[in-house]
Amino acid sequence: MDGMSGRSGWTGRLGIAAGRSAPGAGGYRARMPAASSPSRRPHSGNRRDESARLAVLHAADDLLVEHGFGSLTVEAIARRAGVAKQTIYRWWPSKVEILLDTLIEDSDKRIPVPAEKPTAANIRRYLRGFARFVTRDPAGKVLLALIAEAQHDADTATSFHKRYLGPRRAREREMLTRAIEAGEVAPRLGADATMDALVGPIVYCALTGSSLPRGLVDTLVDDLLRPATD
Amino acid sequence: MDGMSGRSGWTGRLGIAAGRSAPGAGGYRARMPAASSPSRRPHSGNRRDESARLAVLHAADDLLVEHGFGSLTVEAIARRAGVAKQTIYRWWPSKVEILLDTLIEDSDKRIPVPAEKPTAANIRRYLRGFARFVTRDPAGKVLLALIAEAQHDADTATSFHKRYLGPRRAREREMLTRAIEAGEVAPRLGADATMDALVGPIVYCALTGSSLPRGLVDTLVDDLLRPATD
DNA sequence: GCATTGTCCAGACACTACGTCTCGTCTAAG
DNA sequence: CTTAGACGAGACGTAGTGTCTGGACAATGC
Repeated sequence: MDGMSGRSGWTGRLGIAAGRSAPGAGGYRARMPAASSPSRRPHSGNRRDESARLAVLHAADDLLVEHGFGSLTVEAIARRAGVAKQTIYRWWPSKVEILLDTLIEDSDKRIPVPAEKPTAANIRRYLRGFARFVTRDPAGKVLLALIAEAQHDADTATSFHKRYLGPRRAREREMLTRAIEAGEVAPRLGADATMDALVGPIVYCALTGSSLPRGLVDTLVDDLLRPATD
Repeated sequence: MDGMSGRSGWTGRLGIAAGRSAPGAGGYRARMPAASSPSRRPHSGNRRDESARLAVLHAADDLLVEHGFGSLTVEAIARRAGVAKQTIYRWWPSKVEILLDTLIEDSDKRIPVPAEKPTAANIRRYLRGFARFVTRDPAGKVLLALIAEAQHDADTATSFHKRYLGPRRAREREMLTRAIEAGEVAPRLGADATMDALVGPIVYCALTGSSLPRGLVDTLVDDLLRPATD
């Protein structure tokens, strides 16, 4: 569709993306001139094959971005990754867990929750980054897809909360609470409710496919956080 | 293509729910003493069978609430409704359109957008009703499921916007715009962005399964609408 | 060094739902 | 009475599910 498995500037699964295989190719184990890369081993023996793991993660991610969750199947992931279906089922109970693995990794790197200096400016910056992640970043599609799938399947909802939403919200709560204690902000609602009020509109816009209205994030921050200094 | 998939006389889940068939029962054509109800006709002949249409709508709705969208299949709907699969495919292109039919009907009845008296109080009342609908009403599950499915499937997204989100947002925009012109409210954002900011948190909480924080809706209204009179 | 252990690929398997199709039945319209 | 169209029933090929072989392979441990 777009040639190179999408995401141009996308460093993808981060350090790993560089060695990504092309979409059409026969999997991660690209044949090489043999002479140039003798270090390429077909098997990793007794232990889990790291390159296979990465190939699955990347394949799932790419396929989701390219064709959507609806046509994302384990068989397609296996084909794309050049991996046996059994290899996937050995390590992941479902495709949702695969996506969860990539999402956790990606969002920890792209939109970390500020842990120091709980200033109003940092919160604003965090929300802008989050908005960008969820509306423009291909990796944001994974988040939207998982929010969606959590509506359809109870197991997904459980896992999604336990592995992603819960931990992240805990960090957000801590950030906000410390900012309140520091007198940086003074929301009328509690920390959780305030986060819902801030994040909700961003996610809602992303879910409905409408582009984020200009100034939405800033107005949200200004009106709901009522910063003492602003 | 929807030909006739919309229902004109459909009184919705409301009036009909009473006479609903039991879950385990063998479909809409409940056997009756025969003598008591001679008006029950097995076929409606040349024309579309209204009772079959309603049975499908109810079956889809019930199954969604009971087992979730994930295990909602056309075959299950047909079984539950006591209807042939082909009868469903004759009138609806997909299960999504069935749900869309029920959602449009239900939300028009339960949470109509106030068309008169664009007061701040009416807007607040509308949002409270919407929040209740989406968090407590079984019919609200249909809305959440369709928002979710729109992430997975492009056709669903298109149809969902065209048939539900678009028209409703138009009415909401009109409500807000008139309230602004009347000096009832004075949001810092435009009408659409303001609606996103108000509705977003409610939907987000519903999607994440967290109960609506106390006072969220009121605080949203107070802080974002900045009513001239409040 | 050699058997053990566990991963990997390949593909078969029964199962389920899909959406299409054909059949025969039935009823209201003409 | 004829006929058109909806309906129930169910067969059909396709596709993905998750499980379960088999055989090849490499790291580990004795």
